[in-house]
Amino acid sequence: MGRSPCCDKVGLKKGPWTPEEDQKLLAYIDEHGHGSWRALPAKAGLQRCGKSCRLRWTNYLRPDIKRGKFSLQEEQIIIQLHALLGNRWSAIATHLPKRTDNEIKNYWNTHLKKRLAKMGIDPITHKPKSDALLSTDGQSKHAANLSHMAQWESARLEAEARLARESKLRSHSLQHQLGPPGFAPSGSASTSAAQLVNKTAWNSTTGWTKSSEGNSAVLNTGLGGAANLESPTSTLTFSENARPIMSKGLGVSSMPVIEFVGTTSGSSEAGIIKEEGEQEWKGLGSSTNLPDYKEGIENSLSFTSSLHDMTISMEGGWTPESLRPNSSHIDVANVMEEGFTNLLLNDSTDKSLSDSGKESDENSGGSGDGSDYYEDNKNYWNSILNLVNSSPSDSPMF
DNA sequence: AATTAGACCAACCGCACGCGA
DNA sequence: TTCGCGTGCGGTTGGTCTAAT
Repeated sequence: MGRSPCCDKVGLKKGPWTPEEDQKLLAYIDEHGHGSWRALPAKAGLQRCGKSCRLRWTNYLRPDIKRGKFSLQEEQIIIQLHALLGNRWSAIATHLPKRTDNEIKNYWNTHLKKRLAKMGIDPITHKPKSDALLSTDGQSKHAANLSHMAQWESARLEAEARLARESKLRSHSLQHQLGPPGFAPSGSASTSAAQLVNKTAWNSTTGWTKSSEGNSAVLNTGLGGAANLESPTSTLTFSENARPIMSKGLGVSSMPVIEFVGTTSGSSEAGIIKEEGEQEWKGLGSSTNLPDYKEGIENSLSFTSSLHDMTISMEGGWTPESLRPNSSHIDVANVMEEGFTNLLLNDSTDKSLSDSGKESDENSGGSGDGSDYYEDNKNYWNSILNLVNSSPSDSPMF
């Protein structure tokens, strides 16, 4: 099955778009929607291929795009999600309202990757580079667990992103029936998402529920949700003790289940991973920036909690207001104290180096037994999992 | 002021995948 | 089941801008 060219390239314009071309594309989509991208250029009177039009629209002309400098919170989200998903820019973009995957990708490559590298953190693995020197026994098991988690969540996120995109397309089509493009009517996205979910056999209950006690939240994702185990289910539970229990399976009972048990407070509560990972982070004290990294991770954890709460509170559909630049999703995030990202913004490696030792002692109580680094690691992944579970379907993007 | 190097980012390229005939 | 089409995605390129020399 060969790949057909997206269009006849003879006579078609390439390179930067002119304002006139932008205007034509905008006017056409405003009036007709994009429909088939391949057919669009001819109808719109553009000497471009459909692919080029689609890129121009999705990366630049779309009305719900926020341009300009990335906020600290956005940087933080990118870093955390990249730790989990890798270069899955579209999946990452579903968690960053109004940002395109291309923009995020560019920002990562030109800014964040360099900063992490400068801090001595491998931008690919998100681990201190000195980690590579550690023994591989327990670490490989732990890494394998995390890798499984990441892969599974990645797949889930992809599916959700796909559904969300389709949902957006559907709601966009709906808008052309109901009114001008740009903002989705409140609740329309979730409605169409549910339709799609049904269509693709995904359970439409995907999303957060919050216990009446208010101190725990459960995300049921997948086919059937928690109450219906006839199909694949992902359940993440966060309690007051921030003790996530994530079980994953692909079937009723015969499928393998990976359980992740951890805690963010008190090293006395040993989880499965802790036993294996107890020694993993030993010796990392030599890594100059880790204490700062730890501090940031802890802050990020509180941030993701805020994000999570905010996500819950905004269940029930998005309004045009929620799509505006000063909408609450950013305001809430801005409440977060500077921390993790601050450290990334710190250009002075020397400062981090000199500060890190002191903070390390303060934060760890001088134990220096390496368990702190285990906690760091765990907190880091917990925070990422928290972040991931602010479901894309709840994102203002959709 | 001129030149060079690096940073930034819009846009392109080609592969992968889903869907329908 | 196969094939072609349409589209999404991630990697890469190349033009422009800016800072350094």
